[in-house]
Amino acid sequence: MEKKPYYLTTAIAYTSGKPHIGSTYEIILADSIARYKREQGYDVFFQTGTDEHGQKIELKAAEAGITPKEFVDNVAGTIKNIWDLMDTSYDKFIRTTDASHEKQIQKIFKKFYEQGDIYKGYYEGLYCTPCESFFTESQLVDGKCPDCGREVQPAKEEAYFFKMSKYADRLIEHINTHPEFIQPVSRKNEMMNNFLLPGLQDLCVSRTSFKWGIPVDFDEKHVVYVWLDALSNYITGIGFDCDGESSEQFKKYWPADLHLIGKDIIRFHTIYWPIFLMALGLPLPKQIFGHPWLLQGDGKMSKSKGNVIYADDLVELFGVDAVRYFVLHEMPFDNDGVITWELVTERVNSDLANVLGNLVNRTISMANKYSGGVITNTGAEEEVDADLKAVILEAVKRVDEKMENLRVADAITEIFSIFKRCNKYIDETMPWALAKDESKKARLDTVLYNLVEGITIGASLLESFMPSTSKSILEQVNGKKRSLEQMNSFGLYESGTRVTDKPQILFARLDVNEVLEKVEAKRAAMAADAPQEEAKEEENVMDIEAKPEITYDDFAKLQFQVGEIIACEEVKKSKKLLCSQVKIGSQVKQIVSGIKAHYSAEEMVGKKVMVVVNLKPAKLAGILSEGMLLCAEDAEGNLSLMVPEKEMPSGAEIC
RNA sequence: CGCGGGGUGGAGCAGUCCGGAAGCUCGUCGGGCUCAUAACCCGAAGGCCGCAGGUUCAAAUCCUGCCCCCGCAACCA
Repeated sequence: MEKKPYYLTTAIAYTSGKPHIGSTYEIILADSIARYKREQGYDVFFQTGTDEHGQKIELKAAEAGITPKEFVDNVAGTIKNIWDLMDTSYDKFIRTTDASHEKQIQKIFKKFYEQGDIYKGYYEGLYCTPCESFFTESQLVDGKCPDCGREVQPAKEEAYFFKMSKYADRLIEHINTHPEFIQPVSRKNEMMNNFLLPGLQDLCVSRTSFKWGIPVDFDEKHVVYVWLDALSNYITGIGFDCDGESSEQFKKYWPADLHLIGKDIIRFHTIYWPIFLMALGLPLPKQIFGHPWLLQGDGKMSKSKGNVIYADDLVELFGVDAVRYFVLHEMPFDNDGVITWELVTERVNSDLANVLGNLVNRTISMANKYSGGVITNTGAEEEVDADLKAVILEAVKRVDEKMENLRVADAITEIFSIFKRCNKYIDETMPWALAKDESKKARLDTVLYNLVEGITIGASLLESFMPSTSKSILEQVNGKKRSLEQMNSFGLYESGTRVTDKPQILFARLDVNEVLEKVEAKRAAMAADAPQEEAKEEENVMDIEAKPEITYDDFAKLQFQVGEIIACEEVKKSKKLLCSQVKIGSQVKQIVSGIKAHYSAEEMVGKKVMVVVNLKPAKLAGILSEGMLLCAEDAEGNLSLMVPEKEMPSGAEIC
């Protein structure tokens, strides 16, 4: 019988830097599903990869002084290494800089253009020349550029647009008739209410403001918009050809069974991607699952907070399978999960070391001590055995149900219910007591047999989630890995098999404080490296984007004066703003500044600072601001007020 | 009135769609056991289910109002 195909993908990772454990969660989740589907007998194709184009990468590469290609080669390598480190079983790692992908994107773009789905138009908006950015009316602050505060001009930039509206009705119809299409369902309403029902805007699908992208082959000024480029990886990766020469592989696997993505990009996958596919005349993927995020204890992970947790650091401390177990088990279905070093330690100790590891260890020890390591089913059953078997066989079914609904965390909990039940069984049967009575030898053997059988089933189920632990347990009990079909009966472990006489500790218990110390030591080591880099940066001076040259007259238009802050308070309902009363000569101006994160209202008072006095007043968070306090800003966004080096009277001109 | 998520025993969460004895994991306390990684098993304490109203025989769950937290957006003149 031919195996049924199952195609699943992760989102491709953006190559802007090393992925943290939150991003790594997705590939682990996908891997557990892929492995389970293989267990179920599907012919699985599991694709992941990297999204490598875009302005951000162009900029980062420039900062690093290397070409964009060199930059993404580096990062893609790092990402692939982490994916491999996590023991993920992807079949293909696609990169959007792969020549075959780029070629197809050009063809797809052209096809859309030729069939009238893409038209050339103008991106109209208000343009800020120094910032090289377009803004809409609503983005402007007091009619000026939200980034730099300068005047903006109405401008047009040539761009290609995709006629989203043409396909909107078909998409709405599809979503309504396929309730399983968007998962979890709560996301479906969000998409419908916010984007589809109000009417879809045509999407700008090309850019001229940067070069690092796939060129539009019939109009070289343009590069293809990143999302059209990135989303298409799901078909180009398995051999889609726009001219009808698609590979056998493509014919076999498309449409995808599951796109696994983060909840932040559901919109692109449930609206734009299906519409692109419609325009290509291809069937839509069967399901899109937007998983929640894994958050650090005190909020979302970010480099600037310095609280980033990386997969490889976790692996170093806990091991691959412990990390896999944690992220898979700790993530709720549609709520964000939390990760901290303490929580990981707790899970490793209580679930992996105590429940699982100790069970395997004590069972094997007893087998060696009481039966020479030989596991024999003597058929000396007693009543308590029935419940053990029932619980185990029931758990197998439950795991299946949970996986069917992508409830991976719950599936793992079900597996562990097997191990917990086995531990309880040991207390119920008390093998050490049986061992003291020669007449109970047969019963003792059966008890040990039942335990080893239970462990074998549990370990086999574990394969999708903790592959090397599964393997290690099976090796220690010398059991054959059970397939899912073989799990509807209890007692397939071959009687008379000998277990290992040297049981290995699967997971050692960890001391939380020691873990935290190691983390701290690691942080310190990193910090020791970091200052060197910073020192270098300081020596070399920070480079910022050069602005156009100005004339002296331009400069002379600016009026700077020393101002004394005589009062300052926090602006309520704003996270960043402080409102200062600044005495400049005999007048007092009210100035609002975004420096709350760096200065408290109290410490502002009394400072003499550098003020731009003749800036047109503007409203910030509803409060009038009549000037600007000047600050220096470093690469991390730290601010330092500019103050006169010697004592100067309030109102002194700075020139 | 920007959008969204959330407030359930000490901690982390499930339960909320489709009202019907408040549940899970960890921690704490007491007990059991000794095969095992001070692990395992049993039991207990601990909760006005954010607040205030309303609907109902019955509300964590439905309705109304409010408070607080967290993301995003906005805002860094």
